[in-house]
Amino acid sequence: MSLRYALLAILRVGPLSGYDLAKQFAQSVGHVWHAPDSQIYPELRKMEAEGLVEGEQQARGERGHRRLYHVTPAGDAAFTDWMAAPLDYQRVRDPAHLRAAYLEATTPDAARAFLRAHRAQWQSELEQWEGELVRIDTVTNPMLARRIAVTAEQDRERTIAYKRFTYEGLVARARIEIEWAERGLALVDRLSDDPDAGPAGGR
Amino acid sequence: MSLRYALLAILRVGPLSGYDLAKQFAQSVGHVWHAPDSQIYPELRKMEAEGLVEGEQQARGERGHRRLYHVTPAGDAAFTDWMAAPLDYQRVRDPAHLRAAYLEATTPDAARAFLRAHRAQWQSELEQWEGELVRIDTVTNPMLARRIAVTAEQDRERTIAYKRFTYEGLVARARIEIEWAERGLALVDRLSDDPDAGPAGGR
DNA sequence: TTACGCATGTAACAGGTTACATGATTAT
DNA sequence: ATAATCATGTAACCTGTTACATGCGTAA
Repeated sequence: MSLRYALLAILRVGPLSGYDLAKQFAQSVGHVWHAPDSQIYPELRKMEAEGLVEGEQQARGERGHRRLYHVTPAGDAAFTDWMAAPLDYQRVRDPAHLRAAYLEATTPDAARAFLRAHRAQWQSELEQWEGELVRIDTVTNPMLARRIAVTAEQDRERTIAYKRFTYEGLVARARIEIEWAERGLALVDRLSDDPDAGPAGGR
Repeated sequence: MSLRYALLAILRVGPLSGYDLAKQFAQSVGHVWHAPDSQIYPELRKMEAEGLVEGEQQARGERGHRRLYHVTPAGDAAFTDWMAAPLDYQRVRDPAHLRAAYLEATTPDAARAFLRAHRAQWQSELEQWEGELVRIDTVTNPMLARRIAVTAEQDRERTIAYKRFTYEGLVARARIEIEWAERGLALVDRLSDDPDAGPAGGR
């Protein structure tokens, strides 16, 4: 149910076509809320049916066309209402920790492969998010730059500060996951260490 | 797609009825993978149809009955295959960080309410998980005790060590989320501080 | 003329949520 | 008798995933 608010957040900066929205989405809010094009286009149509956005059909060449969406007052109200409403937290469903709880049921090699993949997964997220932090500080993220351009002078600091805060949180979480995977790898080594093989053994 | 493996993990310890499984589930693996009864019963039936478990109908009083499930060799193989297979990571969809990225669009009070709720949410998870850590150390979690009872002496250390490792990871993550919310609260205070009101102002 | 980027989707399916439905057994 | 707990589900809905489908515009 958050997708529409993620879309509204971007459209509030200025009207966009579904295509452009999807592109902007992927390089801004998509870092915290992924959505494929096949979900964005229908959602925009649904939002239009509910009066949150308005689409304006535009010609593009002879036969081509595109639909430019902008937020209606109702859409703006829906967004600010959502911002002020309590967030509904989903129940935990964490496949990585589920598997971790039963690592004794597999081989040390499989356990290591799982933990290395976990580390790689979060390392890759970490790099994305650290990249975003740099782009926030330098205001080189195109979405943020557009947003700052339409933001009153005295609100720019807050806008940037909350973006930074958000990505700092993501970065901290990624680091924790990486550390956890590394402690797991050390644990596998320790537990699979053949007691007869001496302190350097294990593989 | 992880639900069935969570169910298998529990059933591998010993046969259970859907009802007992659901109860045991909630107080063990349910801490990392939530599932309501209404999902567990049909999943067990599906797993039975696919030959992963076998259900044995038992009488209970005159008219009552219950179905006792146990894992088949195929179910055991499916579980160990899953343990050795790469985990598929879902794309990020994080409502809390989504909202955090746009906190400038709401009032300081709403921002604080959101951050306090976030802290409370993770505080509550943290308490659950820290409680589990204690129950792991004292082997007072009933599921773990049952598992340990059917585990060979030399594998008990590993079984317990991986459970501990799992919950340590969850605890670390909860702490990070709480710290993040607290830094957010400090940030809201700083940003909503009226520059004319002096260092103690802000509300 | 060919490939790449613009532009918009549909369809089938999987997985999870919420609310509801039903009845038996056992303890007080 | 009544309430708690045992016991097992169904149905409707929402969200998200995956794969596929279609055609136009423009630059090399």
